[in-house]
Amino acid sequence: MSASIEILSRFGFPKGILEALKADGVTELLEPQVEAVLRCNLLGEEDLLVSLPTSCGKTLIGELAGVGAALLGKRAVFSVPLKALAREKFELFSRRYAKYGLRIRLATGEYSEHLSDLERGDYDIAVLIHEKLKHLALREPTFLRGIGVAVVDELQGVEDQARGPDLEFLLALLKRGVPRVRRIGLLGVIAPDDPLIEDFGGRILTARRRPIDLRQGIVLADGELARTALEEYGVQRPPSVANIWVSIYRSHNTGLVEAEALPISDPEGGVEGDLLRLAVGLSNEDGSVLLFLPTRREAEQAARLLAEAAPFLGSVGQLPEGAEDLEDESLQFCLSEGVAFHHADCSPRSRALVEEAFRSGAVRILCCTSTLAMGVNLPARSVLIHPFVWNRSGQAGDLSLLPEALVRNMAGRAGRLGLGEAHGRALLVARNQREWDLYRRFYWTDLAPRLRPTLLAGDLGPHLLAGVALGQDTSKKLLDLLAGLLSSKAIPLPHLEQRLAEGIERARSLGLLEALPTPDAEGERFELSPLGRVVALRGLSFETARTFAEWVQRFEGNVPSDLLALLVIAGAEETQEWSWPREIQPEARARWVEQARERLGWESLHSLGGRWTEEGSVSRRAEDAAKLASALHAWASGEPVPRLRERLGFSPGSLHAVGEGARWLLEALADIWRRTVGQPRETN
DNA sequence: GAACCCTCTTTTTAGACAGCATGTC
DNA sequence: CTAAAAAGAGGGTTC
Repeated sequence: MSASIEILSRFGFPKGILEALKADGVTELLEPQVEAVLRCNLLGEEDLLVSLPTSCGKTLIGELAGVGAALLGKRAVFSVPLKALAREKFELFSRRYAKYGLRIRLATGEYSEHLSDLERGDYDIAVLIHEKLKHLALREPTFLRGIGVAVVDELQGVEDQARGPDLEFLLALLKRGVPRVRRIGLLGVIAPDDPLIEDFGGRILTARRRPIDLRQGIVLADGELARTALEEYGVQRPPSVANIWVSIYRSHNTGLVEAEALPISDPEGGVEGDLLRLAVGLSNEDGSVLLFLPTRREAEQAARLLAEAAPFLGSVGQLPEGAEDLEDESLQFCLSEGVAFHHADCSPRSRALVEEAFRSGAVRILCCTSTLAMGVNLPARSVLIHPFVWNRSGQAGDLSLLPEALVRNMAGRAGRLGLGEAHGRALLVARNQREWDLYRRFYWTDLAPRLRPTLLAGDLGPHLLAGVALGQDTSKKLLDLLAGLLSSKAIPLPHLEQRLAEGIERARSLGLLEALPTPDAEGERFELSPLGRVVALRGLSFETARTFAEWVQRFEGNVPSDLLALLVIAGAEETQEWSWPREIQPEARARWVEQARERLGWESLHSLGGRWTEEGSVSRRAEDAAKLASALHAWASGEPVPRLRERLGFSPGSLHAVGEGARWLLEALADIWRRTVGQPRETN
């Protein structure tokens, strides 16, 4: 049962703020939102887990909890996983609440103007990235003390192999805040017995129903297949007219399986390909279409094909505002025909423009990659998904269908609130029996699986040191911290104790941690060494810290060449997870090593240790490192991005990502240099 | 000799977070 | 549960 937002005035929300919400079109609270306010004590003290399907208004629940707390004079932080999301929330909050006197602040890796405000506690609502929040808490433990409520968005991120551990650590850290930091966790539907619920003290607000139903359909692009499938499900065939395909769908809200006819464009219409014809058909009939394609190239190409067939689409041929001076002519052409593409290689400006044009309806078909699966608010009437696979470049045999969770995120974009739509559609197109079987099995899952947190599956080391940095400086306190982790729930205590003991032992042997000579009742107390502090604050792996420190020692204060420093960081364990175009052919790989040898001499390479032992036989990792270092060096020396792409195969997106990662490692290296040798060293 | 077509082989393939230095009688 | 499409290379045919 929905209700007017006026009920919020009973909970201390002043008129001005309700007006601001109304001005944004928020006049009603949806059922789960009402429940949050009336039954879940949204402005109370206890942790609360909000587990709802997309489009149920989770975000507003978090927002109300934060704003409500801020109005009571407590500080609220919002933690989100993406910079674009943080920016969007910050702008929204500023627009709605700044004029009411709330101090809204933003801090991400690239935006640090409000950092000193945050450190001084000069804020009411702060929007942060998970990792940033963790770092602030680590660097200055008093930061946590000032926080009343922490709204942590997209908690399913704990499953992510690369970034999950930090999020998991953040959750455990907030739980141990003194005085208590109230945690509001937001995520999609989870299993009824998920350990996360226990972690939040059993206080969960959950619902299965979406305000706008979602039809999760599998389109059968083959007559014979459609016939047998309809028979199998005992569903009546929709009335047959020309140019339709049959979709067998499951209704999210009712769970029923039914069939519907979907319009596809005429084959004469100038658009080929199953997905494209369906996209055109749906957009003509029905409104906006979001088309998820596996690669950037396919997304761009699909958009161009659609734009070329635009007369058939019935577009108006008008460029959206602000698109006149776009540098990307291809995108400009598409936009003028009511079509667009969107992926990581698009400039931030193009992306923002395309997103706005899609929201406003100026773009009716948006061809994109998985960038749009998560993040900014961008609903569509229909979502078409090509649930295909790619493998991480250079590694064969790493194939899979798109993960179910990702497809669920994509599908969740379907169905727009407030436009009188009865339902949204998320569609996969099956062209044969195999795909039909596969898609059903993978994506028509009934129950959400339990989350699989990843912290304890990986390297515990940096997190132990982070614990010490937080003041959990005895074995007992560390064990408590560990036992509070999500991924500890399934692990027996003795096993945890053993992991802890091993971790401490390793940290001590590497000189990251020292035991103080004054043990207290809780046993040994630990202290971080300067190197250990770098590891804790930057989340560096022990192995990398050791390599960096040894290498710094070897130079005894003589500043090495840039290329050599880049080779050091390119060889770090952390780069293994980065995605960039590695060489496949052994000869090509060897060429990079040869090039590095020519420029630096074998003596220097040998100083890199381990993987560079013998001339003429270096490991594959070292060969990769040679290419990566060379690319980074060329980039830092100002070689233009298009040329790098042509010469080395780096797309702008991967170059940017690799560059960011390298900067992070270089700074860690410089930090180690400063703390151990003491001489400042410039980085580029 | 250029243009075109066909076939077989090779290559390529999504996204994106994190820092702030120091030391005191 | 393990792909598919595009680009490139090579060869043959037509004009």
